[in-house]
Amino acid sequence: MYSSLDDVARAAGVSSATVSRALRDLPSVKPETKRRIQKLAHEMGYVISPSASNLATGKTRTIGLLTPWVNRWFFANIIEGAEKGLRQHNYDALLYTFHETPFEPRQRLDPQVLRRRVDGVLVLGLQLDDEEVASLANLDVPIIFLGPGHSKYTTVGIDDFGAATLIMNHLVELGHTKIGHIAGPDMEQFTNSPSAGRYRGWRSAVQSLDLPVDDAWRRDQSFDQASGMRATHGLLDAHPDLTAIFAATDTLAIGVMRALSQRGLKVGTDIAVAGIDDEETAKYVGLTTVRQDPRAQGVRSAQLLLSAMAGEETPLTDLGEIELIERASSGRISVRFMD
Amino acid sequence: MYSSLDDVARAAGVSSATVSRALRDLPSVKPETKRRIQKLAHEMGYVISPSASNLATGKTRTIGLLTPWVNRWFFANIIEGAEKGLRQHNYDALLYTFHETPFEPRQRLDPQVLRRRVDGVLVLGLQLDDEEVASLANLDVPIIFLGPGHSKYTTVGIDDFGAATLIMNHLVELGHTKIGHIAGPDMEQFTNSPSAGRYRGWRSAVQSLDLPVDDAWRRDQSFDQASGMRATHGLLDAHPDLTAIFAATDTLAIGVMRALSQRGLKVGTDIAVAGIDDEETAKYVGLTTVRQDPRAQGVRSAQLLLSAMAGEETPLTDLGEIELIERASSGRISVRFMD
DNA sequence: CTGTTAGCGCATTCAC
DNA sequence: GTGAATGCGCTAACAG
Repeated sequence: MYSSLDDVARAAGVSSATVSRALRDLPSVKPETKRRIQKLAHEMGYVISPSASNLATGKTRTIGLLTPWVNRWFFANIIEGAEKGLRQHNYDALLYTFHETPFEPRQRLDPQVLRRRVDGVLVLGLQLDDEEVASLANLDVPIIFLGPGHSKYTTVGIDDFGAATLIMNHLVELGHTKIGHIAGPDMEQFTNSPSAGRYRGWRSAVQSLDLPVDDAWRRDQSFDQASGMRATHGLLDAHPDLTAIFAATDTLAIGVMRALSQRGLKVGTDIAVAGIDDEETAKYVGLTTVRQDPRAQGVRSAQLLLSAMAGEETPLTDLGEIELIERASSGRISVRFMD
Repeated sequence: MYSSLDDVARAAGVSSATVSRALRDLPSVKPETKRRIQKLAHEMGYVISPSASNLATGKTRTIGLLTPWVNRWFFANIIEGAEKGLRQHNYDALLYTFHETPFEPRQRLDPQVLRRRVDGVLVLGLQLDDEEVASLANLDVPIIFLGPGHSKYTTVGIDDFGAATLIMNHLVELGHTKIGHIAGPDMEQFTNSPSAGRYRGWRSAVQSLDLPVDDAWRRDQSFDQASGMRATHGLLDAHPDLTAIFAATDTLAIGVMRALSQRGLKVGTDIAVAGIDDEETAKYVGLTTVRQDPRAQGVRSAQLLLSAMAGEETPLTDLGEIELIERASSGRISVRFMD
């Protein structure tokens, strides 16, 4: 069906071993012969059989992308970035999704399906427990985490504590002292989660204000708008005197804004709101936030994985850039729609 | 490193051929032996080598997912659906992205990279020209299209003309007669594109109103908010008397709403706006739209591909459900935020 | 610099 | 029902 190395070898009047060497551009082939073979192979439309190559070398040139969702801003972008970063180096990306809902736990990771199939694994925004990490490690291929990390493996992400601090400093500077927090999920089980880092940033800022640390000003939620709305109503029912709400993500923050609107409160005037992410919608609704670039993080995690597979040392953490974006929701700016 | 068929065979006291048969559950193995081997293989942690299996059978149990982006609502959801649909049948999904921008054309499809790597191809939301389709067909594996289709291949999608008609009927029912249209890209080259179908729906409705067909009431754009904004300003500068704007997608429609807001026009009161998609944000901004379910379309396209790979006939088109969702932007409902 | 040989791990004849 | 032999297409080790 397809032409094989042998076909090319026959046509070139050399052995298949030489063709193999020539096509891999090994230095041990006479330059002229090499060029001749490469040209011929191209003309014949020869394409290597990845399976045969893998069988012979043990290398698949494929990496596994493990992720809970693809239909969310953060995840879609890191996946896109990672795929791009891998493709550039001629690696294939195998996609594995593990749907999480607040109601039913996601399916557990079964690393068996990755066996002999990938040269490395990128764990994108997935919270794995120790047991899962251990079984992943059994695959004996490099692993890079993105987002919720692991203390023993290279983790790409942002300084979540720092991001929260940026927001809190901004709100405090505007005169706010009673600042509620809508936290993300997984804070109890995973102290390394972004949610936990952002929560600590909020808590630390509250403490430094010499205010009593009031965890009653906090609600834990999953990452969706509806959760943000629910949490806001609960929070304001209990503490109507809050003047600002810092949500762990923009999506939650937008839920907050909707809830405030339902209660007849004017965002940015009656009460300040801020999030983290700077996703597209943030600009539209005028949300103050901390910008991060998940696409760049995806590319970066791919690069680190390739390094690790090349046997190089990789740093334990790699933090992407963040930047405070001030918009109308925190009350400094009064126009609703900006560009 | 891993245990092989031979290892299991040795431990079971049978030949590797028998193990191979037993693990594939072929009927030609004595039931008792079969169970014994399956149990043993499981205990030994045996995992098949996909490459070796592929080399022997020619089947990769992998399909290629070709898509322009993953970081957009429609694409993220079809990818998620397709991956899920494939995983359920133990197929792997290989992700290939082809970034498109209005400025630089995307890289052309080079099907060579898919050679010997996939048993089938899902073309998700990608506009391929005839040459690309021809080279894809050379791979000699089944192909299913999702979104912009191809007249010779099974295409999953929605009735774009019908969706536009739903919107137009709704607007006309509300009394509108001067309805502008913000169309999507690729209408010229590809008459099979969703953009083209929606445009025809708009045009046909305009005609049936016995209005002069006025293509001056139309602007062609790429699928992003900024385009929608730009187009709106252009449209209203030229035709300030329009009372409604129908945008080809929600994202464009949201751009329209932003532009109207900039011009001091009140959406739903001064001017009606409608889109197509019903993405998450549509609810938040109160956008009237036609709901479609890209996730279900992704699952469906995976099912059809699996059928095709099994040698079954597949219908030329498979249309997903659509439904008109009336919200404040078309002026019927006056509250801004609903649930 | 190049060819020969052997083997990666499986599925498939063809015997028995 | 089961086993032995062969080949899928490539790379690696060893000669030369």
